[in-house]
Amino acid sequence: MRSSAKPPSVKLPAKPLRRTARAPAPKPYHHGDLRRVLIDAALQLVGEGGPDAVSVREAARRAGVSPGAPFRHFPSRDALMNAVAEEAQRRFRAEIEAALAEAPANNPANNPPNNPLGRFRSLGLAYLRWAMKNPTHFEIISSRRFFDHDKAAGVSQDNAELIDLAERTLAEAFAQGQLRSADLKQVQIAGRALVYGFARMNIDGHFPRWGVADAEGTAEAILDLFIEGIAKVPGRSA
Amino acid sequence: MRSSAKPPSVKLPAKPLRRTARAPAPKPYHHGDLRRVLIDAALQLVGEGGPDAVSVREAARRAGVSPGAPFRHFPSRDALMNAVAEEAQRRFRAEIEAALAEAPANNPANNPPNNPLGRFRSLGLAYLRWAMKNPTHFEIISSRRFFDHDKAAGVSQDNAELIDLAERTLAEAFAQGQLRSADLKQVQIAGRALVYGFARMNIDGHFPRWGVADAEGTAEAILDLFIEGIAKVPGRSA
DNA sequence: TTGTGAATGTAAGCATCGATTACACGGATT
DNA sequence: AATCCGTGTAATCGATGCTTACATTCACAA
Repeated sequence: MRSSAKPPSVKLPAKPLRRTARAPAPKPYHHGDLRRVLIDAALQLVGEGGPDAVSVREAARRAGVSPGAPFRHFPSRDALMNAVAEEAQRRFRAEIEAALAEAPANNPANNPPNNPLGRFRSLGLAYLRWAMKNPTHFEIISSRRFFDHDKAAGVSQDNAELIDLAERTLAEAFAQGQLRSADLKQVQIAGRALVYGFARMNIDGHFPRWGVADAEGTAEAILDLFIEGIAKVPGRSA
Repeated sequence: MRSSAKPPSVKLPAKPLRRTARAPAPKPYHHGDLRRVLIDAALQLVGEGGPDAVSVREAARRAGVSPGAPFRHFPSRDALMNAVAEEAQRRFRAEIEAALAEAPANNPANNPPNNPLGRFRSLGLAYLRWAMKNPTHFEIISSRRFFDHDKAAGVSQDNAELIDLAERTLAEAFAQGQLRSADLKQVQIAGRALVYGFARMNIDGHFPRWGVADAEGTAEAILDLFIEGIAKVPGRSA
């Protein structure tokens, strides 16, 4: 797995090759956008074998570049993983907000359409759906070990935005008298813990043989259980 | 950091050294109980720098043994980590059950002493306390990646016992009319997700600067929130 | 008691990895 | 056009997981 298709005599002191007819791109010395390509390669590696399967050398290999090149862009493997995690978190937030925007009104259980508690449910469901559809991406952004813990208190901006959104939605729900408890902070933490825990249990392998159907169905069920638990007038169902 | 205090000429064809007066144990060729010592060393390494900080060579070093020796007992690093995870899980279950046995009656919120729902709460609290007190141990047993996923469906026996305990307790609570929902499976999964999620969020660094007091207090608070949510007659508090 | 085989350790070596250093290239600024 | 500096290459280092060949010693049987 060492040298596959790279004849070691490509370096010519003069520059005689002029991109003659069929020469398939003379491989420019500078890559163009290596940093981006490295992050993408690393993300792909994460998707194939988890975060531990990411090696700087393999990323360089896939980018068609020498093993030392990545260190021009990332001072260490950890720095690369940091960038990878931030990119994944960016995509996560973008997709969550997109999912919320496109389906704001389909909250099957709660009473008026588009009410705060229903949106809270939708937020949790979008979170869970994304996490279960992108388990490896979710793994690197959930385990905070890949984030720089000196910068931004160890919590990325995109993550803080999502938490804010959840907090605001809960505040609205409380203002409309939908919540039983007045301690919004605790409700928010409990909700996060529930959703986060379910997602991680899936990823960590606590439900060995589940189809996506089981997972999605149970996700909705426990979400409803929780929402009913924090809502006022919790009876009505059964 | 290579050769520290081991003169390379210790092997004598004959055996002239007879354990004369001050020879501090002639370092027997066979270790005695290397397997156990390796697991302990690995556990210690996990406690120092997390699971990734465990290396077979370092464990061998701490056991005072050559770098290849561990492979007589574990065919691979993964096998060592597997044994480590099972040992940690064993201790986890033992301590949970001990904690439950010693304090069965102090359930502050629920009505009759030693009722099922109260015991369910105690179980969750013991779980959370242990996880927050032994974060690295909890990490290797929660992330199922260190368990052999061919054997026992990827779930260790000790873990299954704990789940059973939770399930039985919930069934008792339902039989006594303490639960609002009849779907015990979902209640159980939701409870597990909540507790698991909170523990992991702590470990994964989602609550950057918390004292143990904050963590324990919030743990109890969200536990109570959940219990009230699944209990019948949920009002009464505020 | 003695011999022998299996268990368990050592020594040496391979490939891979992260990381560093010296050097080569070439685009951008002047 | 000359130069500078960002970016890539080549070579190398130490550490790691793992394998192979050899050494030692324990346990059991004759």
